[in-house]
Amino acid sequence: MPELPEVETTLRGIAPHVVNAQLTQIRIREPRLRWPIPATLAEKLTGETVTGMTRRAKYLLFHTRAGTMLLHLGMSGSLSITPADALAEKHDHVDFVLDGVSCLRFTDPRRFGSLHWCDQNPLEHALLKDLGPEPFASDFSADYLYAVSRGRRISIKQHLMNAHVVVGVGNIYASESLFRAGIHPARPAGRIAIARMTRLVDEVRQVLTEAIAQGGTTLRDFSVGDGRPGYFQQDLRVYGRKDQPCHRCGNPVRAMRQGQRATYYCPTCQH
DNA sequence: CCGGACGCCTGTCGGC
DNA sequence: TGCCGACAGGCGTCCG
Repeated sequence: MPELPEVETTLRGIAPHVVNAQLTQIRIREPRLRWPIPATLAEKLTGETVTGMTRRAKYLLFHTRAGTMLLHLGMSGSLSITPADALAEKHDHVDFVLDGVSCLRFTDPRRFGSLHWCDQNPLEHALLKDLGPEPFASDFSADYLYAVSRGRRISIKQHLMNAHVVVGVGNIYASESLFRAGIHPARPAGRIAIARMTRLVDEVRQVLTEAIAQGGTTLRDFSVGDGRPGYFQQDLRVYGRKDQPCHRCGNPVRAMRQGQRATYYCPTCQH
């Protein structure tokens, strides 16, 4: 489900409720996620106070004195704040009771999400240590993207979605940024000139910035935690718009599949 | 090393 | 109405 804007929106919605709260109880109803929840997670976290919350790629990091919990929302995961005694519904897999009164609740129908524990520096965790740059960091530059694309025959869309290249860009925002940059999604990454990479880096940042400002994209049931949906779906230019007119040229938007994922593009405006 | 396919899950939707 | 396949915002792993 969530790409960087949705994870960032979740962070901003959840952090005010969680930071400085003590985790007085952890309830794990279903440990079988993408990876099993570590058996020691509850004992490590119980009694700890969350000192801060950050994001790296699509992971949320919950910092405590004892260590850091990593949380990934997968395709269908979401977080919400509820009363501590709220009845759990189907797919409400984990509760973190906050100061005994409220509750951070992890819900995930497809169970592609995951929870991890790090005693040491979380950035050294196996899942984080080899990730590419954050899209808003200065090391995600046109020169960098150009350099890591040389000799690569993979399509630029799949290249952009590779977290070893740049993190946070998933299926929606890859299509959207390539449309904005006027680059055909099937173009080999190694056959894009530096000037077009400059444009692409700009458009990736622009579309992510706009999406964050809108609270992310709500296609099905994504919400921030307080139940509010995101509104960026109103601003999508190609994603999900198969056969509808391109906003720039009026010709129908096309859909195709790349690496088992849907891609949307305008064959007139993108080359 | 690279690129492509697979599998992990459940829910929903469209076509017959 | 019911069934069945396709598809869904991710990503690690395996294979050639």
